[in-house]
Amino acid sequence: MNASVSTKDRILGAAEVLFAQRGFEGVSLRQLTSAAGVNLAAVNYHFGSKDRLVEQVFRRRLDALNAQRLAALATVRDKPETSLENVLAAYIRPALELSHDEGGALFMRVLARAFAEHDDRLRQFLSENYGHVMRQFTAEFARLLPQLGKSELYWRIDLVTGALTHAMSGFGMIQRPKDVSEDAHREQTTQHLIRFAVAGLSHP
Amino acid sequence: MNASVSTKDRILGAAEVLFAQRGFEGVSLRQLTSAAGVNLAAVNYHFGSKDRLVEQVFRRRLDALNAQRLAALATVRDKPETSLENVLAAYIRPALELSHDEGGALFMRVLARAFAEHDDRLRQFLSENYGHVMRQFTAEFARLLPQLGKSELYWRIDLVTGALTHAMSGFGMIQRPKDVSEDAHREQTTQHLIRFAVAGLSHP
DNA sequence: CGTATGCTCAAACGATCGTTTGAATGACAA
DNA sequence: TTGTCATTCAAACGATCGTTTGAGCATACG
Repeated sequence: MNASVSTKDRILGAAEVLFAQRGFEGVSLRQLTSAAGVNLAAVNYHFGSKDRLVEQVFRRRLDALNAQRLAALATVRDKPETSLENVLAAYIRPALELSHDEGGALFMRVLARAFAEHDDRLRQFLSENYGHVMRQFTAEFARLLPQLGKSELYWRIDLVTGALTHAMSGFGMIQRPKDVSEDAHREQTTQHLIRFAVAGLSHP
Repeated sequence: MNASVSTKDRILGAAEVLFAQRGFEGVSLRQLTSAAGVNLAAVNYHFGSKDRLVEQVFRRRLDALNAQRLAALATVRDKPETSLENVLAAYIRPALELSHDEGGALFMRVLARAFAEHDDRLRQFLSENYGHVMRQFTAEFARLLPQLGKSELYWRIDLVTGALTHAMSGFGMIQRPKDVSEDAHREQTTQHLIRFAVAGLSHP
């Protein structure tokens, strides 16, 4: 183990930044290890291969994100009456809090890229490890929107997901005005996304 | 010139398919020329470089797509009263008709990937060549939604764009039932996207 | 016929890729 | 001190990348 920051964490941090900027295949291990200030062989020593490193980059963030989402959903569900707004907040708020972390915003871009790249191995990894989260939220949406047919509901969830992924990937994130605190801005953004999602899911 | 299909078009066709499946950097010129049934050197002979080939893949589809969008917008604008639905139809319908073409659906995936890859050269290319289209539509949206502030409008347009890009990239396109004709299904899909976009843009 | 011209082809170029190797290093236990 | 073990390092591995080359081939024109 190292004193300041371990080699492993330095690699993970640099990987997140560079992958977000240039994609997985766009970053060589030489560029990556050079940016992290570690030896070239360190990636294969600590992670086994570049692919396993990519997997770890996802795991580090998604484990925490989805645990928070499920916890928030459980809290909402325990209440006597559950509103669509609250369920959507349970889904959206943890993601925005993550993107507020240092490096977290970059990770959302990594995630958006991963969605756009129809890589089957990655899709399977996401489905195997985090598919149950989406299923729980979908079930709750179905309960709250009984007037929608199954295919109609899936359509709308898919479109909302696309909008949120797009927005949170930093592609269109609106700049925070100087006279608004960061917390207040994040709360505004959250409300914005939730209202959009409510409109998209429940429009007549 | 060749009798059946020119080498140039064979390369463009194969490039569209492979780029959609595996991205620009994920496809080597050897795989590409092999799939197209042409010699390895043909790409550099006919296009100059791989980057110029990528540019031509975009140009071939986007020139037609945006011309149709602008024509449809002009038609809508000439009418005595312009509705939000009609403007959105002018934007969405040409894209869905393109994705109905052979290879067109794949191209939408190429486009979605290109958006996710925050490649500055590509972004500049798109902005320089097709930015005026988005500006015309935005101006029309602003006229039809005067109650929205500028930043509010941009927010919503951005979210709608994300949803449409996501949907039309084939990520979530719902399968056509066997008892529905392809034309009817496309019309249903169009109506679906338009209604979602109307709700997302004009919700209170 | 001779010879341009447009195109295709196999082969090779140098560069860079992910990965592996084996020695050097340093911390800690016996 | 000596030996052990985890880690780091420079160097090299074979493979593959985009690109270039120069010969070969066909068609068209004087």
